[in-house]
Amino acid sequence: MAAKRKSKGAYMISAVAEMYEIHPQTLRLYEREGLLKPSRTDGNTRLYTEEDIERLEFILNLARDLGVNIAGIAIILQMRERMEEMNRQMQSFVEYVRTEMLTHMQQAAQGATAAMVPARRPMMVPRGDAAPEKPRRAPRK
Amino acid sequence: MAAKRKSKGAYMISAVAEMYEIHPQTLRLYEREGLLKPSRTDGNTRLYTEEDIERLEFILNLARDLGVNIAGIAIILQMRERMEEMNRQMQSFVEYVRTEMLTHMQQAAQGATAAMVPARRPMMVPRGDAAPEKPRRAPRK
DNA sequence: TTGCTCCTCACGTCACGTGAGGTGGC
DNA sequence: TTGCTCCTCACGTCACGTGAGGTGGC
Repeated sequence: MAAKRKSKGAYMISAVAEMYEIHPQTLRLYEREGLLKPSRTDGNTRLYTEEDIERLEFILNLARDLGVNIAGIAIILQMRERMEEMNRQMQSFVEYVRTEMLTHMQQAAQGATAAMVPARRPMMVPRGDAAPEKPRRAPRK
Repeated sequence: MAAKRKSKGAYMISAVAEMYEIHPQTLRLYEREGLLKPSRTDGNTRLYTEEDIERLEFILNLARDLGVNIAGIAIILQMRERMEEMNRQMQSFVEYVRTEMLTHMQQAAQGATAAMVPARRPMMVPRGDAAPEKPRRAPRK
């Protein structure tokens, strides 16, 4: 009997195909088109991690339920990553401001006047003229 | 001779079709599928404004150059709007913080201790547990 | 050996774009 | 009338998904 699941959270192609009622060839197609990048065993067998599978669920939602083609899915995946990155920066900046204001309020309460040097620096302070990032990937032919 | 252009920045279908080397039927298709919403004259003739045309350029870039189908374009347009909205909020928040810090620095320099009431309130202060917005449009069938 | 894996090639179906055909208003 | 507009119907092409066929490793 061949193992369909290798170690914790790594699935072979037939296991994933069964779980999502998807043809193994379709999984290979998605990989060929750059939507998924499962790792491989030494014997060249694909291994899908939990992360790959979460990505696959997102892809299947777009492909099956919304009718998006592969070129569209590739772009939407890129945009999703950019939005997540924007959210992270937003959170980070808000958290930084919160900390700063608290510090200043405490200093003000103590009658201290200055110390304008930030306690922590934000990961990245957005600028007013910020241009959108360039996509990290070449457009599909 | 029929006018191909009505008033400033409003084009009839054949003018737009010519400008972008696109079949008029394709423009009507994009409208039927909800990608474009040109206004109409009293006689029911489509009128494309500059805004419609800018949107069309975006659509054509996706469709022709990147090979995205209509379902994908619809979603990407939604995501684009959400990202623009996020950017606007980000800008607004950053601007608010800048103003606040400047105010506090001036007050600190003058030896003033408190006045923690914001000079201006931000349009919207993001919260740590903010969930993504719901899409404004029902998914395409 | 069995049952999986890998790959390539090929076919059916459907969406998209385009064309034809007939109508109506400026 | 002319040249546009509107609409619907239909066809060709191509991408996507699936199947077959042959290979190789655990």
